[in-house]
Parts: sequence; structure tokens; C-alpha cells
Amino acid sequence: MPAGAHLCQTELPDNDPIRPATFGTGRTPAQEKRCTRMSRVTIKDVSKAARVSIKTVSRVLNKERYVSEETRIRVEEAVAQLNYHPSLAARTLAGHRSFQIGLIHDNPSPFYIYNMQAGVGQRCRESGYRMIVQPCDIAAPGLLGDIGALVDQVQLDGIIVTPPVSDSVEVLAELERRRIPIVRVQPGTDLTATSAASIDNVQAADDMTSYLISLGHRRIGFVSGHAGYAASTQRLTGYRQALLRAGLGYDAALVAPGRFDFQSGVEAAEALLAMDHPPTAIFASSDEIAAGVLAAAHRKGIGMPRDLSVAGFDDNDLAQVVWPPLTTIRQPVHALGYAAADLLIGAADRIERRLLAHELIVRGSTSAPDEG
Amino acid sequence: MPAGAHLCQTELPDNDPIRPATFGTGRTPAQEKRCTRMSRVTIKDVSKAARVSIKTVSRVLNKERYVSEETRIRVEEAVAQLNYHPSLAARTLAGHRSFQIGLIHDNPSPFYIYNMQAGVGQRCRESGYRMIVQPCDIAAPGLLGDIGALVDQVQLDGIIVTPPVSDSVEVLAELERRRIPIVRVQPGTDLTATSAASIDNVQAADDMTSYLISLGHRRIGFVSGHAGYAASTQRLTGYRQALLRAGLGYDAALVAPGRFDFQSGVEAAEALLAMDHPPTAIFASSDEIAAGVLAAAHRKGIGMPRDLSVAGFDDNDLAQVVWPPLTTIRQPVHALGYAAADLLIGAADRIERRLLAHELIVRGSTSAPDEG
DNA sequence: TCCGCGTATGACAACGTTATCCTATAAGCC
DNA sequence: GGCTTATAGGATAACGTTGTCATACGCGGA
Repeated sequence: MPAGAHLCQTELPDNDPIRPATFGTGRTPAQEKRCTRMSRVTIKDVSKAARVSIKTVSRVLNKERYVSEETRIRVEEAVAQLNYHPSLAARTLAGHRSFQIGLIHDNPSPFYIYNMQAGVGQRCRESGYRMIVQPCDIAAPGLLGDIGALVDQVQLDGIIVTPPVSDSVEVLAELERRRIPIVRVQPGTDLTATSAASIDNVQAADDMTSYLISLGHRRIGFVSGHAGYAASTQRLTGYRQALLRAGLGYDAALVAPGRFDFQSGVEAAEALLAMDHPPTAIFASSDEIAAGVLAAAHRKGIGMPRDLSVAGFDDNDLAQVVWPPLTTIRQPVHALGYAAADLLIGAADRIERRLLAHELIVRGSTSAPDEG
Repeated sequence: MPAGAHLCQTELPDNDPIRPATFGTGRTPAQEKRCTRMSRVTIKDVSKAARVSIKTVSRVLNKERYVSEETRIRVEEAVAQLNYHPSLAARTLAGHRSFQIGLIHDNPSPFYIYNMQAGVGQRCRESGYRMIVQPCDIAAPGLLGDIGALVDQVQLDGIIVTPPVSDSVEVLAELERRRIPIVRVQPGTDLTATSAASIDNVQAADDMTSYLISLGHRRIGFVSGHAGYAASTQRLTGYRQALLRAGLGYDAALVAPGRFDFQSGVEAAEALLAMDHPPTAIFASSDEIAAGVLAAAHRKGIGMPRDLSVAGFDDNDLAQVVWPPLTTIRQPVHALGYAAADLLIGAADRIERRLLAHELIVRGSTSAPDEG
């Protein structure tokens, strides 16, 4: 895949009489260089055009001090005129910044990844950084090696880790050994170890549960998320906390295990709805799970929200697409990504935690329970 | 964000008596280097450990010829033992390859992006490439400049462009000026201009339409995709072609404009179902649109599939989540991404077109029309 | 006048690889 | 034996930036 391999065709004809096959080319290295026409515009070209040294061009590019207004303008004009873009590789090699940050994820939700990337990408663009996305499998044996290789090879300026990788102590240790700035999204453990961007999952689950209680529900089922995620535990905690505060008591039989996906929602709903005293409302730990609950209820011919209220968590695209549309908690995923990138790029080197606001979104999937 | 700024603390105490503040350090550059403990493992360290020259190490890393088995093993052992990872920046600067490929998209479907990235990412990992993801806005004024900057700065080895950017002549021209290998996903125009990975949209839409006809439907509505996408036109062509072949005739009144999203499906369905002679089946150009059609039909109390059959296109997660689950065309998005990356990394420099197979998936949203 | 200091600029050595050229050895052939 | 050829490996110059240090100038104060 040598991109420019064919560019120099015309310069050295094979039968060049000056060049006997057994000896050198008879040219100085400078002459040899390469076909100049297509070659890259470098800082040298800019420095010539602006009649300054390359160091001065470098100073302008990096907004360093001690450059006169007049010189700065001359350099900037040359840059624009030549359409010059500095080589990231050279900057990385010479300086100690690569202008690249990594985004590591092993997350089954396309919505989450998509919005996270959009947020990170936006912040990157604002400061001329590049985003290297590395999907991974948290259970794969080579995970640590892969991540280490990424950091070492690319010389990342920082790295963003999303759940559930954000709570892997092995990954965290591997990154810390490399002294690279880390930002975790929604970490559940070691909250002071790194910078982080989060929402308050406990409070959010409490809000939703309280809302269902306020509608008049007394038996509220809960479908938890995947075991490896801190958010799963936190949301369960919020659910329980709201029940206890309302004096309703916590019944473990009303809690079904889920895995943040549709199928687990179907299975959990089938189990909950088969109980002698089925719940009048089910609070699912994600919109995907809630969609599964809806499907299971549809299949049983249960009218919603009249005979069963269903609530989700996330407010991704799914929430408005299913029928009935989901009452859910809006999680600001785009803003989480933006904040995470900002903690790497914009914030100083210190550890900081950003807590973003969630929001209760009421749609058609919940109502007061039917009397009878 | 200087990652390693604090690493050298212990080496040069401020009151170092050997170093008067006004003069140099009195050390040779080599001594000055930096604290060796934390510094990067380089090819030099490997060459020392393996007792060969750095060039030989380079040869082993790049699998070049003329290295004896014995030497190769010694080098590989040293690499493993030192946990050496070559600097991408240095390789890029010195060689003609950056081992990075770009993925450009402006696509509203998280599912599409997610699977595309997974496919591209998998192929990249297999060959040690990195994937730089650049979301963009095809209508933004700075688009061309952004893409040019990406290619120039990072010195990408190749670039993958997904719809609708894959049909932007401006973007294509900008990339071709830079002589960078391009692979387009699902291009609709200039098919011989670049390598490409596609499915046969016309045939797929024909397949679905023919299937609906085979069920007994005679009035089949169609909701098209967004105007800027080649796939929109192609799918409409397939729909029309199947109708004409079956002798049913093409009725433009049965075609409603859509935009590949849920809301446009709702609007299109409302229009189609308000006709005097509403269609007995609606073929939507995407699963998102189909979900909108389902929602609109639910709202009108229409029983599905009994009173209305609905078909989608893509077979993304949505198709199994909505009620009833969608009959749709499976588009191998992951495989498209893998193929696209493979065309850059694995294939020679020539232009090649890969056509991947689609599949008709029958689920509960379609049936024979109700007689009456 | 001389020194010191802040500002503005340049020369040149890194940075860690690959590419080019060169040398050394061993094998094969006349 | 001498020549060529294939194999193996080294020395050194790029690559395009940033970092370090040196230098030049102008100005205020001793």
C-alpha cells in the first residue's frame, strides 16, 4: 500500500546513461531527495516563504511567546497560502505531545458508543486533537497487552475509558504504570484514583422509583443490569433506597437479573409476570431491557400502561421508537464524552470529577396502576 | 497535560553544585539525555539486548528478508523481554507508512456506525493498524479543510468513506488530490473511481418486494430513504423493478419520501394509510423508518401483520426490538467494514470492488393480506 | 559607560525509526 | 584460484518537527 510509490516515475528513467548499474547514482543526497513536485509541504517551505527560521514558524504554530505581531502575521499568511499542515508524526517524535487521545470501550450499546464518540470527537476537534477508537473485549486474554501497545506505540496524550473497562483494576494498573493521564466514564470504584465524568446513578434510580411510587404503585419490579457494571449496583441501590424511604420494604423476589440487553429484559419480564402477585410496574436498568419487558408483555397480551407500567434508563433512540414510548431517565452521554475529553485536553494535570445532571422523562409507558 | 513532566524529579536537584545557574550543565548531550529509568524502550535497547544492530532489529520487525533464523529469534526474544513497542511516530516519519487509517462518516444511524467500526477495527487489529474515526457534517463549510488536515497531519495510509460522504464529489476530489488510497462503502456514483465494498441494493429491494408480492399483496407502499444517499435511489429502483416484472405497475402515489429515521416513517405511514385505497403492505427503506410505520399503525389501532404488513431494511438491533419484529433485509455492515479495511490493508494498490451478500429475514411483521 | 533584563530570533541537536549504501562471508561456477 | 551471487548485517543519513542554547537588540538604572 505504498501511497506515493508511483509519483516519481519521470525522474529516473531506467536507461539513464549517467548511472551505470553497479555504482551509485552519482548525485548528491540533496539532488537525490525525491521528486519535489508532489512532496509534502514542510515547516521549511513555510519558513522560506515567510523569510524566518523554522524555529520561529514552530513558535507561531504553538502559540509560544516572544514572536512579534508582524512576524506572526507573515508566518500565518505563509501557512495559509501553502496550505501547510504540520506532521503529527514529527511533532510527536520531537515534542512530548502526540495530540492524540484514545477512547477504549467494550460496550454492547451502539447508542452509548455513538454518542460518547460524538462528544469526545467534538471536544477533540475544538483543540486539534485526534481520537483513536479502540473497541475491546474485557474478557480477552490479550486485553492488557493491546492497551499497553496502543499507549506505547501511539504515545497517547491521554486515554478515556468507558464502562465496564473503567472499573477493571488490571487495566487501570496497566495504564497507571505508563503514567498517562486517564479519565474514566462512570467509574464505580476508586473514585479518587483518576479524573472522571459521571452521573449520579443512585439518585437517578431513586428518582424513577419515587416517581412510580408517586403514581400509586406498591409492587415495583426491578431488572438489574450486567453484573460487571458499577452502574448496575448503583441503580439497584437507588431503587432500594427509594422503596425503603417510602416505607414499602424491599422484596428481593421483585428483582430479576438482567444484562443490559433486550433478551434479558424478555426473560426477566416473563419471570416477574409469572409471579402469583406480579408487580404493577417494572423498572428496567436500561432502555434495551425495557424494550424486552415491553415485548414480553405484548406477547402476553398485557395492556400498557394500564395493566403494567414500564420504565427504562438511558433515554436512547430506542425509548421513542418502542410502543408505548418509554418513561426513562435521560443520561447525557454526549455531554459525558465531551466532559471526559475536556478533562484530558483542557483541564490541568490534577484529578477532577465532573458530575452531570440526569433528567426524568415521562412518556406513555407509565401511569397509575389500574384499581382492581 | 505534559504526561511525564514529573518523572525526572530526583535526578537533578536544584542545588546541584556542579551546575552553576548561568552556564550549561557541564554534561555531554548523551549524559544529559534524561532520566533513564522511566524513559521509553527503544529499538536501541533491543539491539543491545540482542547484540545486533538497530537495522537488524528493524528488519525483524518489518519481516524483511535476509535475517537468519537464529538472529530473528534472538531479536524476538529481546522484544518480548523488554516489552518493546516501536514508536508509531518514528516509523511514520522515517518510512512511508503511518499504520493508521481513517474512517469518515456522517451517518445518523448508531447501529450502522457501531458495526462498521467493529468490522474496520477488527481488520486493523489483525495487521497492527490504528483506526482514526472522524465524524463529520457533510453540509459543514469546513468539511474539505478538515478532511485534508486529517490526511496531511496524520499521513494516513488510507481512508474509508461511508455514505453519504462516499458520494460527495468534492470530498472525493480532495482525497484524490492527496494521492491517498480510498475505499468507499456503498458508493452510488463513479463506481470505477475507487475501491469499494457494497451490497446490491437494487437486488435486495427487488427481493423484498417480490416476497411481499408472493404473499399476495397487490398494493405495496414504499417509503424512500434520504435524498442524499445513493442507496435510496437504488432501493426505489429495486422496488419498482419487482413491481413491473410482476405486472403490477408502478404507482407513484404509493411512494412516500422518507429520511432513514423514525419520524419520517411515522409521517409517511400517516400519509399512506390516509389514502382512499391504502396499501396492504409498506416496504420501508430502513428499519428506523419501519419502526415509525409500526408506531403510526399502532396509533391508528391497525392490527399487524393482519391488516398491514411492514418490511424494513438493514436488520439492525431495532428489527427484533419493535413489535411485531420486522421482516427485513440483512445488510452485513460488520463485513462491509471488514472488507473496506481489507481493501486498504491487505489488497494490492489496484482498484477492486467487493460485493457482499444480503439476506431476506422473515419475522412477524409480514403475512398474507387479509381477504376482505 | 556598563550591566542586567526582557524580547525576539536563529543554529543546531535531539527524537526513534526506516532507507540507502556498504562490507563480510559462504557457496557455486568456470 | 578468482569471479560472481546470495545472504547477513552494519554505518549513517534522512524524515519534520520541538527543545536547548546562543545571540542580538533596546532600554533603564548604577
